[in-house]
Amino acid sequence: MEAEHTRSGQSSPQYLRRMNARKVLDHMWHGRPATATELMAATGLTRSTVLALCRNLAEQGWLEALENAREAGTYTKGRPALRYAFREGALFVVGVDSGPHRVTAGVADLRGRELARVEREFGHEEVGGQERRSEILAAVDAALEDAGVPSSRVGAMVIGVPAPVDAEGRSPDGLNEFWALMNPELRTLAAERGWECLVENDANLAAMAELHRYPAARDASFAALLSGERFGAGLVLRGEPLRQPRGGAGEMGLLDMVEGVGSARGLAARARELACEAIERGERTSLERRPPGGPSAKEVFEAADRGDAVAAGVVARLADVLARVCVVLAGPLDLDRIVVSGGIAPALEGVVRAARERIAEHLYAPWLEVVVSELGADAVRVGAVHSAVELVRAKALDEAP
Amino acid sequence: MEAEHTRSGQSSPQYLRRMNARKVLDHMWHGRPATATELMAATGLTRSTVLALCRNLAEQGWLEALENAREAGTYTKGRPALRYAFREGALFVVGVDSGPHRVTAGVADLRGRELARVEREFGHEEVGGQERRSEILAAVDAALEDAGVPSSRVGAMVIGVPAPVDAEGRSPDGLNEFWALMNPELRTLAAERGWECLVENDANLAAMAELHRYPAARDASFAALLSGERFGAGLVLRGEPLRQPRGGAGEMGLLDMVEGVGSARGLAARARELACEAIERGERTSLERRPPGGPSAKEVFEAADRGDAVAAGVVARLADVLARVCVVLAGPLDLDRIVVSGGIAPALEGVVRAARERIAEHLYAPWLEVVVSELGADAVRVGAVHSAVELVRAKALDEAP
DNA sequence: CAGACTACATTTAGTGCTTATATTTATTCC
DNA sequence: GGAATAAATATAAGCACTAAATGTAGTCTG
Repeated sequence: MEAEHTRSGQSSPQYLRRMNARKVLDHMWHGRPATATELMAATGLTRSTVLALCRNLAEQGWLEALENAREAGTYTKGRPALRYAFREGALFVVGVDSGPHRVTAGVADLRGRELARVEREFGHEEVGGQERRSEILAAVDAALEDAGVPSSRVGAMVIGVPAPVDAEGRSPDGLNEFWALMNPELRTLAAERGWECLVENDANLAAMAELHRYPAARDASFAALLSGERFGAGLVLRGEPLRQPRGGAGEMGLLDMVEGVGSARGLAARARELACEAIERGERTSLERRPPGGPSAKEVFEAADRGDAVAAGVVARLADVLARVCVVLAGPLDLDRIVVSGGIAPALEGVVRAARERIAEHLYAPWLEVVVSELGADAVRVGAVHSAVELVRAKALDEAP
Repeated sequence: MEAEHTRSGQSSPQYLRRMNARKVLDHMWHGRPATATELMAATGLTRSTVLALCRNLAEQGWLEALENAREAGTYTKGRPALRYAFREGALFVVGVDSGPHRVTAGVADLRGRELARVEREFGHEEVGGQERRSEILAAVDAALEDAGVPSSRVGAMVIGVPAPVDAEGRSPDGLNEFWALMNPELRTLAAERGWECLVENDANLAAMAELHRYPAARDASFAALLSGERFGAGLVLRGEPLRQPRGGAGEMGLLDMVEGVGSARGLAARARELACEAIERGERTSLERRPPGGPSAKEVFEAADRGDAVAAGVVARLADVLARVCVVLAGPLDLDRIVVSGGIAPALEGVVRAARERIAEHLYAPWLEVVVSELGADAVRVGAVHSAVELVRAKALDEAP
């Protein structure tokens, strides 16, 4: 008599069932409502199997059976097919962009469609950890209220911060206290609500957002480059976001050593700096130094568009910097694309256009696309939402909504 | 009556069988001969299942049943267990390092243990494509003869070349004719013999070799840095070799733009250069300019060890370069380790030691290990052998040996 | 040296998933 | 209202696994 093993690792027939259920659910998650016949084609399973899986998934609450059997179909004859649809409202997710000066929270359904969004500006410098935490919670609560989603139906929350984040959700302190300030143990924030919660680097989330934006280029390699105050990159290699245990992937400290770049300061910061310097040198320009600290980055770019020579010089200089940053990223990783993202991205069209031409001076990579993200300031939050959806999806079959 | 789908994608019960067979085979591939009881613990399957799988695998020729049932076991009582062992000699593989000046071919068993090795020096510059191909074949044939392995029992061949190699095994021409010269359609080389053949970048293969050398750090991230004539890196991220479709991963062209580095020239080339310059400046040194083109890199390093001041200066300069290269690689990828590899690696111990200390000036990464590969000039060939083993393993269950 | 004991192999039954085939059902077209 | 159609349901059979009983090759004990 052998008691022996009874656990049946992950190789039992039940494992097959789970795999097939995942296939069906994945197909429904992104697709339209589907009949068994369509799912048979998509999954390679038989009708009996598909129908059984759908019935199960519907019982668990992931799918719902539609009544209007034939309406959407292209056929008119024969018995009307059952149609199942993904229940995008089975659960909801929260995505948060927690920046240095403001926090934005979005509530979305399981397809990543945003139902509500709330932004809170801090209004003053030096925001402490406790204040940051409560501001985030306030924004999240307001967004949930707006969306009419009760706390109990939130499946996951993801928070983006401008700092490296390790596998446990912590940011390194010691070296750079700014980082610890940006991430005051945020991973514990959702514990009291009972939500799954993930803290993630903002550039990585921007990359997630771009990854979902171009589902066609499913296994391309690209970087989402946040370029406002400091350069930071989120890397996606062959369709897989690169997430290192220490969270240091995409850190651009090496720019200190790159000729013509010299530091990781971002394009917005440099635009202000260069404009100020030009003004101090007394060069003739329409830019004024009136606002405290000189003109804003956006004003510089607008002046360049109007034909201001000094501003145009600044843009040219920034294009050179951006080109070099792109070379540093795309060269050793053989990237397909660099998406310039972040709050000032919409103003960077001119800089990016000029940078494209300068890249060839340093790197042979005619395939490389350098583009401005269409997401602008939304990138991080949208990425957070999609990350949260992924989180729910990863454990979808373990627990019914 | 429904004919419907009959193909049964990859979700049938048979798929489970394959998965479990792979589990068993993978365990045996690296491990010692094992009894069913051991395999039960390793795979989580029941005795019946394990024994059935082993019988199958033995029939196919991958495993062999050992007679001496109890000898190796730690028990003395009870019925002696069946023991199965991996048949490392079921097939053999060929790994080739095809360098600019010489070609080395190795023949190994399925565990990657080398049975024979043949090296052929070209003896003259400007080796054409046809000559290179026939030299490779000659080396391979000689190595097979040495090992006593007939051509029919070769499962796969992998060739390493100092050039980027795309997914189809081609190297880019046009820009850099050196690359096309190094890889004259080598992927077609094994076709006539009926072997599986893969052409791969040499640094990537060096990385494969290191990956197999430290099986403990199974999902670490590191770079194998070839640093002789030109810098080139093979990247392994979270245990996965990074292989881009265009083959450009690890290309170090960006070094042109890095302060204090300036080009992708490697350490050996720089050592010779710097030594020559010092001699020309008339500095007092034990180095002589007699050999045509000045002292070799190795001579410079030996002189530094002897206390020659000029040579020591060269070493310090090289350490600075190496430190910067390490920072460029390790910074944005958050690497755990950089393995300095290639033919001159054994002579670089001093340079690496000095470089370690300089890295901290540019990058906070106390976890980063920079080490000299223990493989030296063997790295590429060893990596090629292991890649070939992987190739065989990937399709192990599709065809019996 | 017989018999108990042990640790394994083998056999047999049973479960869960799948496919394959036959049958029924809902609907449209004539 | 009856054929035609396309789908759902029902039933049978196959396969891979587990579970438990049974058989077996040794060692150990008296």
